Amino acid sequence: MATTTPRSEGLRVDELAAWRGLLRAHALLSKRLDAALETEHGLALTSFEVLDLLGAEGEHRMRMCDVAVSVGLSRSGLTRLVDRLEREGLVERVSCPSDARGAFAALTATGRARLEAARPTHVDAVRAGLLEHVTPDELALLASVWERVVEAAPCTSPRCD
Amino acid sequence: MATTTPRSEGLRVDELAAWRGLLRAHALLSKRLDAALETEHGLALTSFEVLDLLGAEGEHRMRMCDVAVSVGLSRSGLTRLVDRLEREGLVERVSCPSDARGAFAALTATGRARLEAARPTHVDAVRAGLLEHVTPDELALLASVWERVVEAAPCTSPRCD
DNA sequence: AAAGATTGAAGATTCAATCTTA
DNA sequence: TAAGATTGAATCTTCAATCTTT
Repeated sequence: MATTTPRSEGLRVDELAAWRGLLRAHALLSKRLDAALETEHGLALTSFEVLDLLGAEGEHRMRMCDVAVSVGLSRSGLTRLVDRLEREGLVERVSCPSDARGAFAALTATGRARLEAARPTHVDAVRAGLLEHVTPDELALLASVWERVVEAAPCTSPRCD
Repeated sequence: MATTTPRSEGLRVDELAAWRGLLRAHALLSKRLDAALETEHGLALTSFEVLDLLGAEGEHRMRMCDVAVSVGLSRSGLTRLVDRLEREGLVERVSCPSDARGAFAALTATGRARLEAARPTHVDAVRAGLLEHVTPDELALLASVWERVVEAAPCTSPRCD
């Protein structure tokens, strides 16, 4: 019997291309961006993301727990990352007035300067790696797909198990 | 002056949504798939990918160097991963007749069985996490985008520096 | 008892250096 | 000299256990 929809390992080849492509493209782009930020500004991609996140907040600070979820690290993973960033003087811990268990990660002036210095590298790499290769329609579609995928996901953060 | 194209950190919000969505969706999907393979079959996602890659080869074996590139690991990273897989009896190293420097990673019978047992978990997770959320058109478009993105990338493998 | 955060121990990955063969 | 593969040291991340506060 003829196979009308060619399959490989239970997924059709076009399904496989969409999935494997996602893995490969992500690996490629994040490694390139990480390397560029590291060599040009001494920042790992995850570090940049934390600084960027804090920089976007009104008070330039955010609860540790929320940062962890936003950047996709475990609580302990974020503790260690903030340790490193604090050692470099880019971030500092501030105790939380309303809940003594909690702590804020707050961007320092040095951290803000480093963030701003690194932004162009970040923007250029994202443009060169992804944005330049997609049409406006495709761009909108990508965003829409991600929204559905992330929305549909059961929350995996430490908060909601 | 009015901002017609709202921006955040130099990228427009729609550009940012496409990029950040890629990061988030990848993190989400790969973590879920990894966890499912790990709990149900004792396989990390990377291990599954190596087994799957070998299983697709004619002789069920492939040069270490090529495996490393295909799964996006460094040479040393793959050396260690194959160490672990070999310890579990899923893969074995076979010396290369035509080039004594080289080695093959070869799927064992046990490895093949484990791979086949794990396939449904893999397929289900990819379907539930990604494929079910996209239309056929979008699926094709995703594959096309990945192709362009990966094609445009300067080769980052250990082979071509 | 539950939540936010940290710590110790262990795993996975990489870089630089090394070994063997081409 | 260069390429394939491995090793040692270091880094990043997580899990489980712990401490403090709610």
